[in-house]
Amino acid sequence: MKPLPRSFYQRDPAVVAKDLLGKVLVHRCADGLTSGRIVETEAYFGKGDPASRASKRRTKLNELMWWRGGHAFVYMVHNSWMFNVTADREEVPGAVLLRALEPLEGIELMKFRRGFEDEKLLTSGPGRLSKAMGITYDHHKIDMTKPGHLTILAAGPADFKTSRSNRIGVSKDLKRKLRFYIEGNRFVSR
DNA sequence: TCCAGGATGTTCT
DNA sequence: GAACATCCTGGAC
Repeated sequence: MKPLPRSFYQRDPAVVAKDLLGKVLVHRCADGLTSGRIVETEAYFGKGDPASRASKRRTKLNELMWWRGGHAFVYMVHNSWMFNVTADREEVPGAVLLRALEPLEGIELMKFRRGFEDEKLLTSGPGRLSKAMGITYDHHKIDMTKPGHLTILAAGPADFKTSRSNRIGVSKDLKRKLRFYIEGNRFVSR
């Protein structure tokens, strides 16, 4: 399996969010290797999207939203790291939030990092999956299209049904349904 | 140096 | 399903 190419990410965030379902997030570090199948995502846009970091003016904090697709965008909220991948072309703000994974490899390491034994609770939430995968602000700005410590790999054919809903936890959402998840998967956060 | 913000998690009922 | 604990970052001053 190879890392997803730049062209995959340089599309509309909603399309990228939908197509990321079923792909495999891999993180290699000194502690070991962890990986998981992506089962839940959300798309964020720029201007006109009140829930997006990029709806306000460009700052050091949110500038990744304007970068070309394929970079890791990490943000701290309520004591939890949010892991996003930038989408769309350079100067067009967009990102996809990873909300839930199905653990594949390094499950023992995930349990250790989370302090939990229950597999369902390891990665079913944006803050939870970051902690289980060992993702922190250190990974901010990483180019995920290059082979390295943190990448997303293409996977086999999509043998699942995709469903969508409104985004979760945002104070002001758009009318569009921008949350995508694999229907019936037990690791989806809600 | 201070302070508000914020796309959550956990626990309790 | 609701309450509340928790904390890093950057912008404001």
